[in-house]
Amino acid sequence: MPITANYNPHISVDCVVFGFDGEKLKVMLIERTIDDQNEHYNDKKLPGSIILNDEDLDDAASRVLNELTGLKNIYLSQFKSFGNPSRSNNPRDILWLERTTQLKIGRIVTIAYVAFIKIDRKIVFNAKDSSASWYDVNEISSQSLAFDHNLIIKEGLDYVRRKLDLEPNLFFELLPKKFTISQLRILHDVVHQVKSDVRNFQKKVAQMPYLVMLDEVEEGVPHRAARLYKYKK
Amino acid sequence: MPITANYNPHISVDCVVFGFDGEKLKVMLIERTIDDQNEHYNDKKLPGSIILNDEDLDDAASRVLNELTGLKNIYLSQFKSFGNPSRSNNPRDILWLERTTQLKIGRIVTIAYVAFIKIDRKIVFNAKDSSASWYDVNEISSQSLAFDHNLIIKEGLDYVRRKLDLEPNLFFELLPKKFTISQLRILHDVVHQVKSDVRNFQKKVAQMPYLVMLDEVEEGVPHRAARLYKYKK
DNA sequence: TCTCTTATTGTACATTGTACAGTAATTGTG
DNA sequence: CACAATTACTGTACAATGTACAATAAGAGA
Repeated sequence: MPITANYNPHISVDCVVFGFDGEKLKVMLIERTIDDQNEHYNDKKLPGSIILNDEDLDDAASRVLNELTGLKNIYLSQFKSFGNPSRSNNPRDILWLERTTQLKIGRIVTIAYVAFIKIDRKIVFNAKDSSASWYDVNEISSQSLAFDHNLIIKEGLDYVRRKLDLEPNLFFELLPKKFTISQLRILHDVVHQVKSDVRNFQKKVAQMPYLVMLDEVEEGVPHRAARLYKYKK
Repeated sequence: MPITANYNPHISVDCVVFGFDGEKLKVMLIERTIDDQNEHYNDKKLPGSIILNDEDLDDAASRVLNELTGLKNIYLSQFKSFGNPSRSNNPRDILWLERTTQLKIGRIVTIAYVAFIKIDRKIVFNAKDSSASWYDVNEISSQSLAFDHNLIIKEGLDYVRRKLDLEPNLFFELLPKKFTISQLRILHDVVHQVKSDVRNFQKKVAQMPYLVMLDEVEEGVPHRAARLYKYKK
């Protein structure tokens, strides 16, 4: 975050970035460390940033993800704003903000986004003082994150469940370019917290016109290989 | 809007307030007038306000509606934030803001809410320099509203259509306490832009456990009176 | 060749959605 | 008071969709 830029210290964006590793749904968190004379801590937070003075909200979210991962064209959807007056009251969070932004910070309202990343896209972490990693969505609730980020993740997860129910096409934002029906089913089941019947699931996807069967099968599995499919709009 | 209060001039809330008059879906707009030496205009805007420094977003939206209508307990749901840097660039809007708030105004990000009001609740308009009225949702697109309020209404309408599809209980926030199945059906049809079959609709609502038939019929109609129902959680 | 693991496929039934029209109740009018 | 006008109210047949359920096929590895 270059200090020369012209930031608006009243408004931020935060991204709940989802990935799927074939088994579990993951969320990307950033390790945050501060060593001060009195304070010394190490915890995690969502990728986010205060916005630039002349920047649209969606652009700010794209910028955050691009600065973090080097990627462009990431699926992003704004889902809710969080503005509880006490959400940025924690002295740790204030200290960290003033350190990293070199601005005097008061109340901040944050606009929260969900993002989907195909977990096989290669990510270039170029933020120097922070490292990002994937965490199981179910493990996160046991950690205490910065600001109100536990709440934001919880509501982001609720949002994607509703969203993916209405727009199943978005599942393909979380799968590799070539995938098996099993992968799609496992992702579906993890998101909707159900256990689908294999045959009924096949029947259902068979009538998705945008799902095209390839002349390839998966490789490197110690059993019968499954057919690969791709998504075509 | 008392000038003594401590406002945050960077963040506002705006409410798209819906009502149903038995035939059409309505949105509440406020008449805005300014007479300046050079400027002289008269247009409309959504109910809204910049937030107080120590106020939660939902509370700010409730406050706006209470100040406007005298009502409490209005159904409210945050649906999207609007932060295009040029949304508050119109000189009219800036002039109007600085007049009404007596603050220097720069960029404002607004958090938008939808609200539902039973149109038979009696509204006490106590804002002195503004008058509010109901307008047909379909007529609004032909008017040029303040800020980006045309866009906000359009997205608010999209949102309520999705929302009411997922949570049909919310229809009852728009109907009087006692209503007929026809009223419910007409509202449903207006919202979802369909024409339901009367018998199939009756069949569907018959299995809503929270819909209770009363021992009363409507009055003052020049034909067979329909049975009244109420909503019970 | 045999075992192990996962892929692939169909049928019967239940539930839900949809198309469709005639009779009942009440008001107002001649 | 008979009649017209208006809206309320109700059921059936068919289509589409969702759900329960298990045996065989393919390939890897020993």
